[in-house]
Amino acid sequence: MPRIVAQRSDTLPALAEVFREHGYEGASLALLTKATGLGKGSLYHFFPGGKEEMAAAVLQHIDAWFETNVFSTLRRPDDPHAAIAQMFQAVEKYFLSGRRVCLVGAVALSDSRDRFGEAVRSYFQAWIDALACALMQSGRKREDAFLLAQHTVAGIQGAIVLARALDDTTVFSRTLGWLENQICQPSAGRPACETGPQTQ
Amino acid sequence: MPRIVAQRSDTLPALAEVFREHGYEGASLALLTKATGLGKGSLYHFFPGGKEEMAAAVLQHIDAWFETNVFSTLRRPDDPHAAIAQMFQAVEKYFLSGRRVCLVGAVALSDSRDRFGEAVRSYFQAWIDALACALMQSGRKREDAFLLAQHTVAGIQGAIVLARALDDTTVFSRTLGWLENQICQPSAGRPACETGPQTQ
DNA sequence: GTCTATAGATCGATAGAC
DNA sequence: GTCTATCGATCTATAGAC
Repeated sequence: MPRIVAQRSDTLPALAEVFREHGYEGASLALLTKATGLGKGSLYHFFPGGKEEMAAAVLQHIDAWFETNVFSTLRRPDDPHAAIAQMFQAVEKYFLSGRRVCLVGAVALSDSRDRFGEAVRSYFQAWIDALACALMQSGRKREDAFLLAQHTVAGIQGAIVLARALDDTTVFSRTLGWLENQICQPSAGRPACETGPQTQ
Repeated sequence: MPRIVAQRSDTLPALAEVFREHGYEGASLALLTKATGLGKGSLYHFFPGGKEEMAAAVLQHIDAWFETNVFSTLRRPDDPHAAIAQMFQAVEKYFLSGRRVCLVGAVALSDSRDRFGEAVRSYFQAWIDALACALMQSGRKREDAFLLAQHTVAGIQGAIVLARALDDTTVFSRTLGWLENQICQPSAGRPACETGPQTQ
């Protein structure tokens, strides 16, 4: 295995894969050194804060990827319908049809959530805001847009859980198709599901 | 703290809380003994298989709770609409409006999924099957019922992720309300979202 | 910068007294 | 059946050679 590690950012994809596969707690330094091909000393040179700094850098790296490849497109006014379709395509690819975990979502479920609380919160908030922006551009009312965006992002996260639980990638694709179909339904006919809540 | 631990099953609620809060890897024996009020020796007396047997017992305990309190009601032909409403109420309560994690879902996202693969799979499959059963009783076609059930269970899991990520319990209640509203919409008007998929 | 060696703490699991 | 004491393994992190 070639070692083309000249700077800190070169290690991030490998580190990210380890955190995704084993979670924050399960990602031992043994696994992290193996994945990067670097010794502990080298890793600590790049990340003086140790594992926590590695995970924080990985989360930021992921956030930046989504900002560039998904969120910014959603916020662009051009063609909201196309932007949403592109989001679903990007998500399908990125999460490998549900085989690949969403690290941010996994952290949210774990007890390391508090450690990375702000990074986790802002990632999902940015996603919801960007999607709501596209939905408003496509003619939805502000409140409806935010509710639908929240529901859609939740649905994507749930699709990953379910696809992994059932070990069935078609569950992921099917749920994404469902969500996209819901979003693209013109709000004509039904008022986008009334207002919604009051569960209790 | 009183120690009313006469049998193995008495420890399960405390063990479950630790696994939920810290995940499988993060649940150390120190935490497990502290939560149960038992020494390591006592815990190993009840669970000779160690931590893995504890987690397996907890997963089965959770599955049994849902079978009794949710799934069986959904499968009963009485009043499907009421059974579904009862499911959403039970879920809202059980997951403490999203503050409490779904251990089975968290395991599905972690690398311990393979260790408990069958327990995880059967839990979600039973949930989907039971919900689909109620939906068919309420007049949905078989295929539509299963798709809607799958989508709803995924939505609930995603709602937990999002509620914890945003640290906002209203997100959970709102998404559950949305899902319930969708389910209760008579399939009249729109054909329950066509067929769905073909994302790619 | 990158490595090896190792410290110091904690891990899961076991043994044996009572 | 429950406890304390302790095992060997593994963990994160650091030190020092090169």
